[in-house]
Amino acid sequence: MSVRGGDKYAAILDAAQHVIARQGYHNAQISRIAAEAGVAAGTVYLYFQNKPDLLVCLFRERLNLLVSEIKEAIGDAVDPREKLRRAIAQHLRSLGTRPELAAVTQIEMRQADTQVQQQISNLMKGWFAVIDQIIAEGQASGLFTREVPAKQIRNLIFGTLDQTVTAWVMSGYKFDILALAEPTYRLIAHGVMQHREGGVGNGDSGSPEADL
Amino acid sequence: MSVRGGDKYAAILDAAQHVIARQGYHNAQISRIAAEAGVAAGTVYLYFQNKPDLLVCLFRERLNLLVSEIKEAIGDAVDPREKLRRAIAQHLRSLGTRPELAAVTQIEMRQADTQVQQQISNLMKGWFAVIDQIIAEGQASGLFTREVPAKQIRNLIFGTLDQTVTAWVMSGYKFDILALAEPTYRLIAHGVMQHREGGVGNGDSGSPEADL
Amino acid sequence: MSVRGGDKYAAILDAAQHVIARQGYHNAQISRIAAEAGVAAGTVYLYFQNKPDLLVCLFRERLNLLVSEIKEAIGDAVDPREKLRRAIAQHLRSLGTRPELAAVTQIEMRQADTQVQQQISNLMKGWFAVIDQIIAEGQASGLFTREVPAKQIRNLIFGTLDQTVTAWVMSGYKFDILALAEPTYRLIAHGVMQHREGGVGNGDSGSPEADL
Amino acid sequence: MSVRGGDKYAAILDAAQHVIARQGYHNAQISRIAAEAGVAAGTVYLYFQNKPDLLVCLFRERLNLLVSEIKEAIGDAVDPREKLRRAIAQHLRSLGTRPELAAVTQIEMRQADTQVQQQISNLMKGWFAVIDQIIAEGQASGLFTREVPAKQIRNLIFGTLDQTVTAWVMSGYKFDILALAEPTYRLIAHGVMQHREGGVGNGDSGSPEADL
DNA sequence: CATGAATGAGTATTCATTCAT
DNA sequence: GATGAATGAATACTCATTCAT
Repeated sequence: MSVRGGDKYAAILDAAQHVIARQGYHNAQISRIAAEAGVAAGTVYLYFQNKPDLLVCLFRERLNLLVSEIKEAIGDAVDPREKLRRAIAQHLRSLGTRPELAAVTQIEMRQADTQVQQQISNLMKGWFAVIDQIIAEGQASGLFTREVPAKQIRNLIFGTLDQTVTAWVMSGYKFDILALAEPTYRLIAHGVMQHREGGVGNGDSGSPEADL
Repeated sequence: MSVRGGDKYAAILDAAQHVIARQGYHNAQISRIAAEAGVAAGTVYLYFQNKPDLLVCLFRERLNLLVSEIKEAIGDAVDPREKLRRAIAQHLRSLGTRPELAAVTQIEMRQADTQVQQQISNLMKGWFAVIDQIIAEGQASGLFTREVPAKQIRNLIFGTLDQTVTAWVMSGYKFDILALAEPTYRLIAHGVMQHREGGVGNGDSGSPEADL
Repeated sequence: MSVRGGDKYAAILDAAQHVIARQGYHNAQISRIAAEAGVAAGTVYLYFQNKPDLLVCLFRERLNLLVSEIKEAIGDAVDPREKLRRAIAQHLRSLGTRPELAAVTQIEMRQADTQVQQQISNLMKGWFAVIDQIIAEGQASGLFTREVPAKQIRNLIFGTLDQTVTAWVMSGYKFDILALAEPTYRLIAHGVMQHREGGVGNGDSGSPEADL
Repeated sequence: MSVRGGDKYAAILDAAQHVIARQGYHNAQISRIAAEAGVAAGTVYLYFQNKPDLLVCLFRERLNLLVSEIKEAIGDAVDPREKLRRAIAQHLRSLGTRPELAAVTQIEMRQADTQVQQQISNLMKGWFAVIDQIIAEGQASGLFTREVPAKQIRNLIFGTLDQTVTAWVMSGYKFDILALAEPTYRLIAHGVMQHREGGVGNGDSGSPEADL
């Protein structure tokens, strides 16, 4: 089970995403997912232990994609501020260009029971590790504040991104989420308050570019 | 019928919170809630239309409590920075001193179906209105940045608080969430970046106190 | 209980008929009947033992009305043929001028459980007694056939009338049931076959008048 | 597993008839029917949409049987009088030799709700069509009276048969319903009145044989 | 007599999972 | 490996009836 070799494995996961997005989490029956994947209901159990396992596997696959895309986006950036900025932009891009996936991760899968939530929570550590690494570098280099625990910085970054994507999905994709990348970075980087470092002498306004 | 009038209304809501917190959302049967409240199962339907209605009412009552506590905490504060700081602190306090309620709102009730989620989502507008008012005042007075849409500022504030409380619940209440009030305010107010206005020479340290 | 004195007794029966006619038998709740009668639900149990008793009492009252109207219609008729003819006409008139009552007796009350049906069946004996008396007189006088058991003649008469009223109700009262009195009498009296009493000599066409 | 050679559809219908006849309509639970059929409760829903559907299917199957038996009994008869006589006899025979079925169709299934009644009512048209055809032929050939609307003749025939079978069931099958075939035919054919075609001389006419 | 809040028994239906083929 | 027919556990909700006031 859970042998990822066959193409049916991916087919079932794709079908699960489609069905969940269309029918909603509570109406996503195994039989419908199997039909959408073009296999018999029993076949699903040759690839996954049970329904929760299928859901967790789906989340893992998609999160791995997200994390790898973010890592690729960070690429050879060195400055932790630039890394953060690219991570934020890529998070919004990876989900903002996949509305169906966003609906599944932000809305539908949150209806899973506590047991699945726990496993999803564990999987999130892969994404958290990327953020935590950036934070650690930022704090080590003195660029990021050390007055606040790194974990809380992570809560700020992840919480903001998560809420942004959720709001986008619940709005019916009515606003341009990609355009929020820069403003969101600036908010996370410099906060809500008006940035008046202008007193330093250069007219630099605290825009993220000024950081780099 | 004394809808909302009698003490049974409150007793059932309290029982629902207890049962959901203990047994989990999907195992919170009406019969168990009724037993916990000391009434017959049928009595629940004298006070609530059906199970979803009971859950929505529970959320509404608790959210109203949260919002009123936050408004009271804001009290006579005038400076939007102080208002924001108090709102953040009270949000963490209201949930941080009620672990059972936090578990219900952050974890269990998110498993409700889309119909309930939609109603919960509407109720959240009451809490958003408080934040939005503070943001509007802050931007009007020039204290809050105008470079970012107000809605995105709201996403930052709410997303951060929501993620903070969720992380606290999922950690098993292992850290002191009340102690995060000030750091969280500072992060939201000034961002992740190192605040080096201190180099100017005045003791201004970028701490929130300095804002006021 | 079942003290017929008060006007509430009749009020509850009237309400029961209205509610059953409007909502259907299975939706005729005691609480609704009580509300319609302007009394509390508990009050119903001061006048009736239970719901089946209420239904049986309703049927009894209405059947008594029907039987007394038929007896009155028969009046001082002597010829059993005329009695039969008047009985048929009055049965159709009594129900045909009370569509709501017809709907209740022909359609809704038949959905009652077997126990109630048994009691209703017993009450029907009052109506059967009238028919049986006419049949007995008819057979005694040699006017009615003796080749067929009296009970089967009763089944013919009652079955035909019952089916006629039922068909009328189910059609939505779309035809003139009162106009069927004479044709129905002729059918019952002379049967389906073409009546060729012409052999008697007079051209009388076998209309019921010819019998008398 | 496979009961009755794997024909679970028929097994469930038979079980439904047994259970309804024994326990009464309102106590005929799906679980009991399934147990009687030797299948799991869920299996019923592989063959029927829901409980009302099961009941309607049961009625349809049995009515189809009745109608086909009547058509077969009519066979190659040409004279509409003979057709009518055979139809009457077969109706009484088909139900009179199946007391359990008669109890279900005459008593128990009439307790079904309006929705089911409506569908049953539609199915009855199959049986009515057979009668109506005979009536049409009889009137066309001048053998049946044209003074009465064909529909009312149908009400006479069906109402009499229905009431006869119902009375038989409610009597506890205490009389010989098969023996009523000829008398019932005579009643329907010639009516209640003494048949005085005796003008011919012998008074023993009026038997249905005389018609043919 | 009258009230009406409270009671609690009773059941159709879904769907994840299995296993004989 | 695939199939899909069969399984059976699990639960919200109604409403006739009661009884304290």
